[in-house]
Amino acid sequence: MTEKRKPSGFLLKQRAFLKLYLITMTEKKRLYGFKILDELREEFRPYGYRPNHSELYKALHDLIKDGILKQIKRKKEGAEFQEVVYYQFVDYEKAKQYKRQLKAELDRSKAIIEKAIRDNFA
Amino acid sequence: MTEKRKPSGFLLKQRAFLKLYLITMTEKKRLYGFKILDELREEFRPYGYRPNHSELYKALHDLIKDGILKQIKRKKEGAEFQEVVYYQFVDYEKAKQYKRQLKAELDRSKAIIEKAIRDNFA
DNA sequence: AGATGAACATGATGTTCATCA
DNA sequence: TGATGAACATCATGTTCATCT
Repeated sequence: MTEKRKPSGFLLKQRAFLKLYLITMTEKKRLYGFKILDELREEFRPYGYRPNHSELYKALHDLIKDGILKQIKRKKEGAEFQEVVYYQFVDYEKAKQYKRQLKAELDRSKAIIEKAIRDNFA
Repeated sequence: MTEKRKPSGFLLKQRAFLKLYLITMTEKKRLYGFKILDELREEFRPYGYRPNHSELYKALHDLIKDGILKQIKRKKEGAEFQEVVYYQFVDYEKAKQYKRQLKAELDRSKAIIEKAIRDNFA
């Protein structure tokens, strides 16, 4: 019981991919969940990738549990008066470390895919 | 009920990846499941990817259900007398069509990963 | 031990429901 | 309607068990 199973090491998971973007987006500008989702969907539309809202919030909550981000509830910027949830770093070193880790994962995944293209479509 | 859910369109799945390799390996030489698994593990060891046996067999069975491959039980080549399961094409056109489809998936996945590298590690 | 396969268990992800402004 | 979140459902994948040589 509670044997943790080990992944086979195929491509990186969507969750991790989203967490990476969330960190980078938090570095760049103040955004809240729904807006981030919008941007990502827009950006990845040409790639046929459309993340769903739940997965994004789970990624966000993961980062909080990881001790990397924290929430800040604020009135939405602009004319409206709705509260939304912004994020900022709790531990930026940890964030950078996570990014480094993800860089390795991305490189690894890329290498696997390129190998597959070579092997199967030489 | 039986609402089929649609994937978000993130990276290609391991199952499809293995099916692609199985087709290509069947084109190249006569092999049986366990041997294929061995080869793949060997090839992907440097990439940290180690497929497990069940997933490989499921991929094989999928290709049979798809009408692309069929099984041929034979004595193992060499000095031994154990029966193993070799594969050959039932419908090679279909196989090539599947490969074309997977090529598109690989290209798409590669593009997503490259974009992520650009966006997060500029 | 090598080989194939199914059953089972868990992890990853998608859909739906609830709530609030 | 936009926004957040949890509950729920299902799919993808990994581990174990059964069987045979």
